[in-house]
Amino acid sequence: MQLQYLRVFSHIEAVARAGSIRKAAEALFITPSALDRRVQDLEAELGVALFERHARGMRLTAAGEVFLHHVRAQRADFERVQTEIELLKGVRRGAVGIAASQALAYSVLPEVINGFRAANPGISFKVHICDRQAVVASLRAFEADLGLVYNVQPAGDLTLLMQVEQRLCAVMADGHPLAAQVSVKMRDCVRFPLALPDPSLGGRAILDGFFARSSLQPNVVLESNSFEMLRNYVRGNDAISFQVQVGTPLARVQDGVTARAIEERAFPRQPLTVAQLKGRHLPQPAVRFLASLRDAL
Amino acid sequence: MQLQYLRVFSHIEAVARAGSIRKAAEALFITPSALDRRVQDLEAELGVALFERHARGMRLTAAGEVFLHHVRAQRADFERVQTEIELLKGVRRGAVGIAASQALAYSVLPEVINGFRAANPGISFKVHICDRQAVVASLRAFEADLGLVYNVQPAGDLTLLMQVEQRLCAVMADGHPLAAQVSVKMRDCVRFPLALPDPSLGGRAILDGFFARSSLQPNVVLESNSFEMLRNYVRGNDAISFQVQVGTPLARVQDGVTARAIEERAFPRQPLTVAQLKGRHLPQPAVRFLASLRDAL
DNA sequence: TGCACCGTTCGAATTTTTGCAACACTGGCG
DNA sequence: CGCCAGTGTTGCAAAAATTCGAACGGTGCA
Repeated sequence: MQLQYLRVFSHIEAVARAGSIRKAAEALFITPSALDRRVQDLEAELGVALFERHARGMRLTAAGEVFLHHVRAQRADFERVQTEIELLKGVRRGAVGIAASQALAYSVLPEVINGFRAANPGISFKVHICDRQAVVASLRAFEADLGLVYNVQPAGDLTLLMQVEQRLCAVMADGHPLAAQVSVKMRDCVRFPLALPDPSLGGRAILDGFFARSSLQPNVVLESNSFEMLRNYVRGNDAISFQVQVGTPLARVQDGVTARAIEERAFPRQPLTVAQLKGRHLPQPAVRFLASLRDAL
Repeated sequence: MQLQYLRVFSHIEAVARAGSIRKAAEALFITPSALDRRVQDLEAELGVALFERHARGMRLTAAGEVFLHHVRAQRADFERVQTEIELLKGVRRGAVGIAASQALAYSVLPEVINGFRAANPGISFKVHICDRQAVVASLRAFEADLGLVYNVQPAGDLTLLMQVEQRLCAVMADGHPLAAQVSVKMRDCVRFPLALPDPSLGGRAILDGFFARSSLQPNVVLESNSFEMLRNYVRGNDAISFQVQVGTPLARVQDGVTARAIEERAFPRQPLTVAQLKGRHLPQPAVRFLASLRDAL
């Protein structure tokens, strides 16, 4: 849904994204001339050039960046108001936008969302799984209400809503020799080939911290930026992978893969952080979901 | 300055204020029918009735209140973005909106603003002097950026930025017998007629607190809701008035009136509070002025 | 009951926005 | 060097939207 009166703002955003009036016009199903006039009118009303006219297209000026950010903030707030109004009508509808690290796609998010939707059937979710930088970028672009991320670098425009200490667990095939134990030691794990998350993923920093302090020699046979890839890999052999353990039953077997707690307690900790863009008013559904999340973790 | 594309929002506000389409239309220099369509179109786009149609006019529905608040917040934020952009152009312009209690109109605000404008000539001010409730109302309606008020009742939608403990001082004519002393005692003051601020003003609560605990019998000859009234009254006779002392030189004589510190230290304290609406992004000039205020108090 | 005031509707007039074609310009490439 | 594909921009006509003026239907008050 889009307010008639806010078309121009979308137009600006489209031009910024497309990088040229002609491409943006095509995406908006209008002619370049009409779009050009909208841009010029707005620039005249603001008294600033929003774009640098380049021979190959248009790039945002500093003022344009500021204004675009305002436009996005305004739209996000308008959508919040809309769900607020829906709530007034008695309809419990609305959507929660979430940007999260991959580790959460496995069990945490699906399960918490499931539980939440059982109690609030009208609320829908938009979950964007991506790396750390993209999570922050999603928050900044108002595409996501909540960001769930490891290893957060404290940025000035973020508000940390919640932090949960996380521990790693070892992931292995169901019939793996170590699966007979309730919990495993790293010393035992390194006797098997290891399939590790790559540095773009959350758990890797913990492992690096551990191996740096220990004398164990890991035999890394696979690195990947996909937890799913790692899980599916260890199913077929005796390799061991690692994953952040987030409030999920450890012993559960799923698709032939199981997880075991790691005994070492001196592991470097790395908190899972839930964050929002500073100064934003979260839509009501997002606030409620945050409470659900807090209960679950 | 007003964005063309936000006309409708102003229209809604006008209708809400005027209480009827016809009056609002008159104020906006358009016909009732045009305005009516704008309202109806917007209601259709939102899917909610913003107004209750009454035989004597229109009143906001709950949804209308919510939406109107959003509109005002949006406009305030847009104005902030505008000054942000002006700043980018190198122009240091902008306005700070202040709502404050009367006690501050005498010396604090004029002087702090004067000092601030010496350093920032481009910044203009809108100072609205009013009572406590109106200060909070101004903040809620986005008419003021900063509210300066005594005796603040902690409302949930306000953020307290700064609190300064205030003391009372005695105000009297320049040639008053007590003016010979550097500081005065309340015991001496009550030997003279008293001109007191009335309960709508900040200092009164402090005085009431004192007299309730003490055995002194005040001889109240004048109560007023205007500090200026009180000051001008004591100039012509031997009455004594009281005023909050806010970082101003005590001994200064102005228009035949002077002030003296009060010796009693057990006076109930009452903090001057600087507040903003919770969740707002203050415009840059307001932030800088707040720093000035902090230095001065 | 009558009157004053309200919001609302209709079709025409007006204003604004859009489309189309052409123009002027820049950067890359043969 | 000149061509060419790409850009933003402008003039004028067409289309769409907003606005106007006048009349209609309803409600509260004297």
